[in-house]
Amino acid sequence: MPLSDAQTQKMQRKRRQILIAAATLFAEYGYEGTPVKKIAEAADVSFGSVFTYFKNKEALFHSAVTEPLKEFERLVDEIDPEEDDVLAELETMVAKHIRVYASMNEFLILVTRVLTHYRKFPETFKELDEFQERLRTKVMRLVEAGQEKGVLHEQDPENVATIYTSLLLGLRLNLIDEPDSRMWEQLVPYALQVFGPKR
Amino acid sequence: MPLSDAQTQKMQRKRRQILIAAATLFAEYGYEGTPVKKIAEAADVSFGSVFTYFKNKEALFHSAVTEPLKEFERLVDEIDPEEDDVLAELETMVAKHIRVYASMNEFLILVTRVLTHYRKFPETFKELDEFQERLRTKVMRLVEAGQEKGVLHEQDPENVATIYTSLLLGLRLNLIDEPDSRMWEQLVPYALQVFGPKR
Amino acid sequence: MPLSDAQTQKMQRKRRQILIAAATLFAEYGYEGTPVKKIAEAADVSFGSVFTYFKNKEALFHSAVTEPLKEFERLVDEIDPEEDDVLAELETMVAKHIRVYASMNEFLILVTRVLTHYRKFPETFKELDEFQERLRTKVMRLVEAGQEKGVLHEQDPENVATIYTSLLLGLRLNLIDEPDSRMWEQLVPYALQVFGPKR
Amino acid sequence: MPLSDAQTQKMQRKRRQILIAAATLFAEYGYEGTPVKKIAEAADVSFGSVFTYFKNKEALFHSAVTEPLKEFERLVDEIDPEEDDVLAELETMVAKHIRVYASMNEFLILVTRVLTHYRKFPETFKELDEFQERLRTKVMRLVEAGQEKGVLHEQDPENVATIYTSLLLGLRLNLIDEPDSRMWEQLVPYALQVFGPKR
DNA sequence: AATGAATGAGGATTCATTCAT
DNA sequence: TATGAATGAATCCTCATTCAT
Repeated sequence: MPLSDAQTQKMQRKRRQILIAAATLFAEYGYEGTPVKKIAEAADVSFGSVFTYFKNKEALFHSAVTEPLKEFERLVDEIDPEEDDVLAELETMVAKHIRVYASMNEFLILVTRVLTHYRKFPETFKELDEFQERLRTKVMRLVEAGQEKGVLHEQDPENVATIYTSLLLGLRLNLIDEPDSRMWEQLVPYALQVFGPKR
Repeated sequence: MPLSDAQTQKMQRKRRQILIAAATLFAEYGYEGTPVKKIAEAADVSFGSVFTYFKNKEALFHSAVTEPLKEFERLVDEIDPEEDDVLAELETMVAKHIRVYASMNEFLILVTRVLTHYRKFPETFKELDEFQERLRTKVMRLVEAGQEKGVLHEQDPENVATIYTSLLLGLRLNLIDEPDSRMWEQLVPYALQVFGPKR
Repeated sequence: MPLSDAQTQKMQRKRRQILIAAATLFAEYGYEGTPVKKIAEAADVSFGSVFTYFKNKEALFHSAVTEPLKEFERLVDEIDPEEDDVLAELETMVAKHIRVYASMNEFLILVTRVLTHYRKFPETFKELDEFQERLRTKVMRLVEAGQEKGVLHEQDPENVATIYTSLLLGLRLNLIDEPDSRMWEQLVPYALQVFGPKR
Repeated sequence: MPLSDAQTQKMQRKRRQILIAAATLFAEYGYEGTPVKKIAEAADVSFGSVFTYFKNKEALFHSAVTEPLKEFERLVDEIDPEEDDVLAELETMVAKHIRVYASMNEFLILVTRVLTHYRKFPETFKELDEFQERLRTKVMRLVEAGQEKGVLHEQDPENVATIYTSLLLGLRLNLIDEPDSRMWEQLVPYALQVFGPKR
């Protein structure tokens, strides 16, 4: 007997609730600092349910980190290295990234945890690393295009990409208790600078 | 009957052993992932001794993070905003910072943990924040000097400092499994760029 | 999905088992001298279960002392100060109290612990104190009635009540290793004497 | 090399300090609730010293309970069953006992602990029991004398003694937080009553 | 699928006692 | 004798996971 649509939807919703609660609590109290019981309460779901939706706590953490990642895939896709006006494309990209990173506080705390303890979360780390690689590659392409077009100073595009993605992550950590806000917006031109735009 | 010198020294050594073991394990397995028992073993010290040297696990963590900080104080002190050749001073500074950050992998993992969970480690966070503020201030001064001397493009020195320190931290996280090495050295000119040197 | 009746009953039984085991062991070995592990074993319950039924060891102690108290409430209720034959009522009461105190050895050891360390068990002490106050009040009423009817010598009823309840507790302590028995029965007339019956 | 007098005296004083501190803390926090470290601090003595004066914690407790007992020996000795005016002698005794018990709060808490857990402190219990037996015997003698002289009603002297000593202990427990005071004084005539004085 | 009780391994901390100085 | 560091057993409590209902 297949599940009715209503059933399936209800379950999907429950699963999402758990995931959201987990992400929030993991970010706030850390992985080990968050008992499954608390997640269940925050998600308004029975304790046992958490385990019917996720094999165990680790799997829940994995999903809490990797599923939101899909949403950010467009940050990669939307970069267009073919674009004629590379500088404009760069600026659009940086502005968008800054905005998104500013709003991703919670998520990036989880990411940081995975990065600093990649041996504890190898699967999760792998997915994050792949995402980051895709982003880096796209950024590199754009830098190459800019240099070919003569609007960017010559630099190793790979290093530029490394510097750029590091900067985004570092900002998020340094401004950890900064209200998501204007503070961030004004940093756009500074971040742009790492690409070596000719003035 | 005060303790003999030999006694005192032995104790200092023991304390240091515990601190080193703790830092290493905390970085590797995380705060909650590191049982005190393991720290004692790694430090070659009895379990109980950990508690004769540190009030509790949290105090041990605090010391493991803040005591090494003192060593890095010179990174701040050695910056000389009065230096005539600002560009040279900047380059020296960045090269040094890059080198040190590359070698501080373990320590910066702990720092990251404190930053992402500052509410759990408020005292520790405070000390880190103060250090960072001292560093930022010194950097700002140097940027101001450079701009006055006309060797740096005009930018808000505060933002430049934020960008710079964020970049250092972000690099450390992004290159987390990067062997401390040449990789880092070549990033110096890229990092320098955020200061807006006139070419 | 509420628990089935059978379930609920099983749980009630388990809880009671824990409580009984706890009371026995606390009396025998003292509060600190009784590990939770031992209680679990004596109650034939898993270690963890003790904590699903009681928040912590202290709460378990509190329940072990205060819940039996409810059973003794009738010792208070059954005193009838309106009774015409006050002397007979008094004798009945004393005989009953002596019998009950003789059989409450274990429980009164716990009570004694609370009394002697009321600062450590403030909540528990409060409940015991209230019970004792109810008992004292009822006894006072009875004494007043006896004095009005001229069958008891005039004395401050409050003091009489204090003396009487103290005597009961003191007997329990002094005869601590006395097999519950006839020994006690013969003390009834002696205890009666504190009420000042006219001969 | 025998110790100098000054030395011996100093040691005696230290020993006494420890004993006093121990008694106070044991009474306040219980045997298990009092770490040796705290006793040392309260006695203003080094931690190690406690163990040079007492074999272990249990021996310290034993001494803390039994040594003061010697002071109370005169309570027994001063009872004179040969005294002509038995009633006066009784009243003197009761008044003295009441006064002393009122002031022995701390000590009697320890006694109570031993009584309720005599299996844990068998040696200590034995000494207390013997003291109590001496007291009871003296009281019995006095009661017998009173009955022979016709000033006390006929009752089993042994039971009277039991009732009397129980009453004293019970009062101490019931009035545990009663400021040592007048409250107690007024109880004398009530306590006297258990001896069955002819009016 | 949903629930929450049952379980016991794991971990932080305390503390009596020992012992080197 | 005096001191206080060293030790590790003992204990409370938490919590992920299992499982019966």
